[in-house]
Amino acid sequence: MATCQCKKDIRETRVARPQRSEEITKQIIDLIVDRQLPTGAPMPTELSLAEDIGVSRNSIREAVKALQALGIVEVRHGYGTFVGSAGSEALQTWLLFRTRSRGSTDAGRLRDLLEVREMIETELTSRVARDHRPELIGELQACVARMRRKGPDAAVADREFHDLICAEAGFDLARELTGLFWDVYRAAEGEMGGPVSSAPATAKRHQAIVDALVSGDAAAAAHAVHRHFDEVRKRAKAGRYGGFGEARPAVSGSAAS
Amino acid sequence: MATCQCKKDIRETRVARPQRSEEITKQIIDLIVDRQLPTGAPMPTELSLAEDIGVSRNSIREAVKALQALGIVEVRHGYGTFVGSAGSEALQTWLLFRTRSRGSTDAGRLRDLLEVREMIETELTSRVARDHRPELIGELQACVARMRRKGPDAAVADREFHDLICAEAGFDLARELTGLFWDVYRAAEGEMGGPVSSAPATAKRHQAIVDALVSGDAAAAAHAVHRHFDEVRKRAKAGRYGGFGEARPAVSGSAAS
DNA sequence: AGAAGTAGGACGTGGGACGTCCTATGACTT
DNA sequence: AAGTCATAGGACGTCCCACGTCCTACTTCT
Repeated sequence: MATCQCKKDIRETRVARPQRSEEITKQIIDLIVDRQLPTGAPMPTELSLAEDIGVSRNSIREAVKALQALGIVEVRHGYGTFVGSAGSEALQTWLLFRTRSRGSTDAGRLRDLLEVREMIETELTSRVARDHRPELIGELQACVARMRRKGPDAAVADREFHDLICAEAGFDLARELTGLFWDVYRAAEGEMGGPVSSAPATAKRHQAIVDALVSGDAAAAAHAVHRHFDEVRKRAKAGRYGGFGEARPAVSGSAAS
Repeated sequence: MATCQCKKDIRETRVARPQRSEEITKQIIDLIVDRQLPTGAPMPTELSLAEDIGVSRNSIREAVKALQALGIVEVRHGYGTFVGSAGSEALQTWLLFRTRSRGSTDAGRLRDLLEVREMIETELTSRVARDHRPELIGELQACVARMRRKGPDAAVADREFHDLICAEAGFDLARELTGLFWDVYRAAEGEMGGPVSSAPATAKRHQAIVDALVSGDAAAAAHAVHRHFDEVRKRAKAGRYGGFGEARPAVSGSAAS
């Protein structure tokens, strides 16, 4: 029916105390860590866990559900529960919700997402500019070429482009996070009805990044990335969802002398 | 008893198919989004949800548990379920697990954490250097002064220092992420038995950042942050847990010409 | 030996019961 | 009349048990 018939309000009093369920969750994690179970290793049965920990299967299941939501365990119906990889996919739900629930106004919901991506990718690209495999350039060029052709593949190429650079730097966490941000941005943008990108402009910005990488100039690379994000911001601003918040003017010439 | 008595292996075949439970989770999220329930708003009763969605309370509870793990809802025993803030605290479990389970070897488990923090804070500090409240400097100086005195408060001051800068930039997500990384790094470091920081050196590095902010030089600020992280890395390397992976030499002079 | 059938294990879902915790209401006291 | 205390009801927490579904591994048949 209605949300709630009682007089409850948004009062934030009395934070939730540590629950029994949380304790179970912790015990399960400790079990994984103590036994050094690698990703993919089979976990004890729900019934075993229930007996070992001394709670009902129901409680175990709820704890497992929480762990599953974080990607810490992976459950396969009829087969068993396994140690998960805790990959960034688990955070998609979290970040997507956060993105579309925060900021009651339409303005600037995606800004934060884009900013963090820009910060990470700027630094990452600078580092890659200093040191990378020679083959990387060719791979990036191929992506840019695909971007020039309109269609759904252009977006895929865009993602691959950024992922290639992030992967090159060798920091898994950074790579996964930028991928996550890309996916969530795309999802939120689509939901709010953002504008389609113009293929030529997008390809041009990416080409500039490749050129900077070829030259090996870290500052130029950072500059190119900033300009790429300026482009994205401009696109977003023109979208149906009212533009960004303009908390601070976007800086494009940061690392360029 | 043992982890599992059957012959299961690490086989990664057959990814888990979409579950009914996941569907329920999605419906609950949609309910929040559709009704535009703000953070802190009361959710329908578990029983109501069960009737509305047409499943048992058990299933609802499991879905809620998953949402709770992500901070999307907050449950208060005996009172009700409320819309959560999806704050970064929810990710602590995830990131901590990820940090201590990845990389079977001792070397370089914390590296990724530190690198991402460095990337975000470098960019953030650069921006703050260009534009910030005058009062910020005094607040930062106070933190540095507290850092000079040994004791548990030094660590608190350290965290506050970084949080002040991140908050100044105005990007909530970036701020929360760096805070999260700081907390997880600290927790993981403590667990592995890292070395204690030397108060004078730490304060000195932070002072350098403040000086750069005062001068308003973005490049100098970035440089100071890089040097600060070089210091942290050096400290970590000397710790009991075997040092980092050295995937790529740390770059300290990136934005400095 | 290879393929189909089968038994058992493990997770998924449902329903009910009872305990615990919290709040709001009303009675009582001052 | 105002404040305090007791109480009733609502809502979440935990548990038990049953049955369905899914998957694997073993057995059996060809």
